[in-house]
Amino acid sequence: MVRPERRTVRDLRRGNRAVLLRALYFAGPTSRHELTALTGLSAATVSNVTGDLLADNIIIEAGLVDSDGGRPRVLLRVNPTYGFAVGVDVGETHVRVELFDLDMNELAKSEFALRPGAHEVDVVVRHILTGIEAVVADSGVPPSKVLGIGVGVPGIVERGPEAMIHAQTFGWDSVPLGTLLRAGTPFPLHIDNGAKTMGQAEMWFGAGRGSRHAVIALIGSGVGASIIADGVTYRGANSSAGEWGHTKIAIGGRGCRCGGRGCLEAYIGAEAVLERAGIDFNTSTEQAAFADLVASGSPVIEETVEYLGAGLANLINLFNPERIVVGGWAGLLLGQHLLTTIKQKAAENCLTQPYSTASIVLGRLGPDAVALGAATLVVDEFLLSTTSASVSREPAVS
Amino acid sequence: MVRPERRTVRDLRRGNRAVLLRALYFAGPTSRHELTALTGLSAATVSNVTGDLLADNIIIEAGLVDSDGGRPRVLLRVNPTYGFAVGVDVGETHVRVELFDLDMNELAKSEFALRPGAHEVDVVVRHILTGIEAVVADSGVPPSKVLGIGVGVPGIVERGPEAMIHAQTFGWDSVPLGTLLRAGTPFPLHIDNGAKTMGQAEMWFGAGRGSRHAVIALIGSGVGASIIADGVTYRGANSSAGEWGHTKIAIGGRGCRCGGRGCLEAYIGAEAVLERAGIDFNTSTEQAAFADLVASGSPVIEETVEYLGAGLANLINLFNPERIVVGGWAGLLLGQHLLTTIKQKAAENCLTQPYSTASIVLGRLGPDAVALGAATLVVDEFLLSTTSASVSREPAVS
DNA sequence: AATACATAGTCTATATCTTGAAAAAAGTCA
DNA sequence: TGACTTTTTTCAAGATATAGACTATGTATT
Repeated sequence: MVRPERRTVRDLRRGNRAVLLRALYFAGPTSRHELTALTGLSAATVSNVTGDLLADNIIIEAGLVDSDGGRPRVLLRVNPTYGFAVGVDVGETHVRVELFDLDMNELAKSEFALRPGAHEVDVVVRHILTGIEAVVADSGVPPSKVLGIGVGVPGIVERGPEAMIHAQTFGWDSVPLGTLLRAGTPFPLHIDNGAKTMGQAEMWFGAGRGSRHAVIALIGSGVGASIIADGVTYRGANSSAGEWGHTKIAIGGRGCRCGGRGCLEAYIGAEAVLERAGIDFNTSTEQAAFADLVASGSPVIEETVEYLGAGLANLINLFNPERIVVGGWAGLLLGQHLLTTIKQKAAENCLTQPYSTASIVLGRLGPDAVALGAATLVVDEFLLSTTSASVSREPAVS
Repeated sequence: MVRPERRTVRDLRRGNRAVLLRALYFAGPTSRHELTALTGLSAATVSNVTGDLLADNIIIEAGLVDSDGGRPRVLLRVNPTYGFAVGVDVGETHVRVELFDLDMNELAKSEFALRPGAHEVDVVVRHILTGIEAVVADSGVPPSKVLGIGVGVPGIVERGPEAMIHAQTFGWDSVPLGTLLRAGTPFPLHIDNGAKTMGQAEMWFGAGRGSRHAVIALIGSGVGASIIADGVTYRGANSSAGEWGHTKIAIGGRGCRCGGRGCLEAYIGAEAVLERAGIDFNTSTEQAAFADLVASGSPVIEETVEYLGAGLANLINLFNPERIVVGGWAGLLLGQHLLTTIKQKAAENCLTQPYSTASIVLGRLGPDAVALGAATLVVDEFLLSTTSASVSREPAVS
């Protein structure tokens, strides 16, 4: 009930430092003057804090800009090579590892194919660990500058050092991925559900930018969602919030991969849609088969859009977002052909007021969004707490 | 993206003051010593801040307690008569106005019946305003000590001074209740959806106590929900979040009062259940008829429980709460007879992991919960910002 | 009764912090 | 060169939390 946040005068500086750094990160090259407006801090404080950050080499100067007949403004920006973040995407068909600088430029990449249906824990762990070593070596980044590793995985990820994972459709039941990975890598770890990391990527760099309340719907073979409440990924009590795919849209309806009946995923997940249409496929032909089906205008697709619209309407009614981002490869295929119809079906199934204030848009990031989003977990942590670095500052020489 | 919270040293004090006051409010009579543990503040700061609060008469001493052979502890508590809050419940059949002290003792009450289906705006507004005057007069509380008025109403309440209300089932479409009430009363106003105010009452004083992530389901003639995320009522972008009753549980299913089809409310709302069972009733006999039906073990009730279980499962999958509180008169009737079955149906329709960490319990507050919760809106605001009162403090005499 | 001990609460000195105002820096313009 | 403009830094003032010393107020023991 009580939430003690900032207590001492020093926490004040820590907080203001974080606020300023975050503003600088998202606003790009910016002058101290503009930062006063962006952060609400006084010019004096901005000067103090930026001074600290410059001394720590966390931010750097980035050129000058003329002012109308006065002293030119010095632009500041986050030092993109102050540190680096690794993002890992554990998917149904692959393990993908990428290394980014703080500007989220991809500096190295390593990918491993998974045999369909074969997601043995030790294989995946080995791929992740060798991938990390590979991208660090390939990029030439000194290990001391790697801020951490972000990992996006299917299923429910419990918070805590163990990072216990429950992923029925993936064949993982109570896998302590955090413990397993920590044994093989010295870097700080951040593990989260893949739909949530993709959601954060869309919020930071994609279709979600600028909104504080959003839902990112991830529709692929399976179905997930990431809920952004007041700018922050909503996790719930045990970090399993957002399991949209297994909400019931029909009592006693179609069977689902999760073992239940009537799940939304059983109607709009690509795998289920292809099954409903009676189309044979395997993992490698799934996307092409689905694309053909969508283009064909089959009645199965009509029905799928009806269910998708209702599913989105439920999200709008429950979460009242400003924006819904439809993502995932299947979601993008459906959206590219049928966004108008999807919106119409959503409107039919939604209360007027919340529907009218929500916009439904398509995701803008490609297939690397999960890994990118995983890396943003590391950056997010970095932006929050860069204070440890400045602990051993020496008194200024006068 | 940037959330500047505390900036200056003064904000620090304001924040710590609020933290301490809130701790004191919810922990009840407590010594300064215990408050250091509860708030994380140092003994010196607790002493300072409590000194301020005592001087402002916001808190008072409440007796002594022996310590094991040392100086006895002085117990402190919030001064229950420092201020008073009015709660208003606008329901389908009545307008209820109650006045509470800060301990939430009811000091006065005023109630007006509404003719079934007759919710003319001006009538309701007049009832509210005369009710406020009546409870203030009856209680003998000086108007200067009334901290504000909380109002719980059906439908969607937009934030902002107008407090525009959209309540299709109530016959209100874009009613600026805030503007209308402000013209007739000088007190600060807080207007919110009734399901949300009831939810806050259950969180503060009822079955929700102690949980940070919870959903309070309100099942009466209609169906609503209040979502508590991280201890705070989740409102979404435009404060309409939590419209659980109109989420779709069946594509193209039964017609609903909202004009849509397949809404959950059309299956578990008391009005809809009675209709499905083919029972004639009017507003005054509804509750009795529903109670009889529940007791009869009719197949309609079996079906209702099935839908209710699925609806709760959807909430658990999406929000991952620690606790679900089933409230509202119809919800309580169903729960009292059939809680085990409801839980079982929820389990069948929910992912294992989130279900296993969520407990489903019955609401513990009576019919006054909406008004009580509305009054807590006022108290909540009071606990956050009592600083204005202490602006004109004089320097202490030495 | 005097003394020792224990616990609660307050006071003081100190190190920080943010800020407004003044000063300095770094340009343009005439 | 000097007036002017705009950005950034410096400085003094005011406010805060904290550690640790100190005071207050009991019980237990001698």
